[in-house]
Amino acid sequence: MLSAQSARASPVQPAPCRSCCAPQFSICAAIPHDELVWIAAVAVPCDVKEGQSFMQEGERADHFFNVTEGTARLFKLLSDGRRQVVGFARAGHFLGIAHNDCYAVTAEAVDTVRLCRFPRAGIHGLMRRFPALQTRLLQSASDELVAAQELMVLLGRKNARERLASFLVGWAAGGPPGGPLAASEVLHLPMTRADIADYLGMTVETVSRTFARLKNEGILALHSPDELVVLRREALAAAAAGEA
Amino acid sequence: MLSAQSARASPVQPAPCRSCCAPQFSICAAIPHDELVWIAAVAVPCDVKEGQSFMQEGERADHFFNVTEGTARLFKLLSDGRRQVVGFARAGHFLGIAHNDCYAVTAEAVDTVRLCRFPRAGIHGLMRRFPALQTRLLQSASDELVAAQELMVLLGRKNARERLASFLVGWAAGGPPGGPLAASEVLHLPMTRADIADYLGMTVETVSRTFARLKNEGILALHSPDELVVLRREALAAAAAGEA
DNA sequence: CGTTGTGTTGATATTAATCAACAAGTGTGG
DNA sequence: CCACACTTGTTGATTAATATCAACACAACG
Repeated sequence: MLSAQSARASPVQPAPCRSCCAPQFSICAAIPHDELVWIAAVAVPCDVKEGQSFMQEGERADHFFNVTEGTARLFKLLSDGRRQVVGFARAGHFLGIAHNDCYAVTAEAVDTVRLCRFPRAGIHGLMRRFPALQTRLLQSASDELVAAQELMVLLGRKNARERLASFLVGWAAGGPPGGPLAASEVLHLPMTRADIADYLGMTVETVSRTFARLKNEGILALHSPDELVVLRREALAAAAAGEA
Repeated sequence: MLSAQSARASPVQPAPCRSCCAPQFSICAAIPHDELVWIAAVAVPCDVKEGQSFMQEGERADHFFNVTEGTARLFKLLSDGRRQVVGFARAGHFLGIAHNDCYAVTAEAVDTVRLCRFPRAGIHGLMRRFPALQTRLLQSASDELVAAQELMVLLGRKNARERLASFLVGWAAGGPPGGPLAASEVLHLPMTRADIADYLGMTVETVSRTFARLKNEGILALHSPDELVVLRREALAAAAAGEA
């Protein structure tokens, strides 16, 4: 759909990384059309299979990534194996924020992930030539920071029900990237209960019980572990905000 | 000391916001010397008294801020009053990240805070002219994001003792901005127990008890609520990492 | 000299973690 | 095609960590 859209907009583009250009975050959108050739030369589209990681916490940060399809989990580990999922990356998500030239988190494919990889090295020169690109990156980093702050509120101050409700609301909102909430209330959750638990700072058991509770309250219907229907959207939003 | 340093480097500078230029984050460092006049024209140094807020969550984001002295708490509130402190800003800290042109968090002075305020409006033109400035901002946003991710691990996966130890280690490290850990292990905590509790996702009682515990373990000595000595730095670091 | 705000400590309650059993789905090899 | 193991998710019983409720100490301040 996205590639169809850009194809429609300009059918004779130099076909650089058509597969890489997700609508909002993509670096391509910030670069003049004929300069995309540079990207074409260095961008490498990749497919990452379920469970495979393509970015490791602490590893030398040589590349940026732009997710174009699928879902990745981003997490950090403690030495004893405790895990905190700091976010899920879907189509359009830009990855590669680094600290001291090393990735700050590990990224692993939840399902089959398609992404576009390009070297950090060239990006600085490109940023100098196209400040719009840097603006885009700054925007992306700011958005992520805001999301991180919301997650902190969730982790520090919300109870199990509020956490799960918040997660579902956020996941639903992030569905069609940037677009309004889908008319249909059907949600597909590609990640496991363990992923959700590690994202929300809970255990799998509590996640499972909390799903059951929201179901008993008539707010959700669970078709299968990874397919659910939001029956009462307002009630879910209220639960997320802690108003119930 | 810092202003003395820059004064030494160029004693005849146009005296723009000498008070505003903290070493690492400051936007000034990214701008050619004689262009600082622009900053001089629009930068407003402010003093914010204890308890006063200078940035409100949800308010229109018209300014950036650069803390030069003192400590500010950054927090978000839930509708029922629950509070999550997402960070403390000290000298050098850059503030003003926005979401949809509104501030994402509230900033309040913990003690007397001195800061430099400048309009967002002009900054975009300035960024176009000086990409180094934008690089600086991007760097700042990235650093904050990494810090946010560490806090998520703390909030989602650490116990009370690990949380408090992590906080103290981080606070000590942030002491002399960018510099190595202070030789002295004396820490000054300008914020209240409630601030610490809301930062670590705990209650004041648990914070107090956990301080007492670290004291009983011979890791800390508490002179007064806001003055303590780290007696066994390695033990504190071990506690922070969850290795005990 | 009382009043108020902040911090500490004690007793009890509550949420969510842990431990445990089991159900359902998936893939493998006989 | 059917045991079989293995993974994932669910539910139940119990425990443990932290929140809550309550009392009090102490300093700052009018």
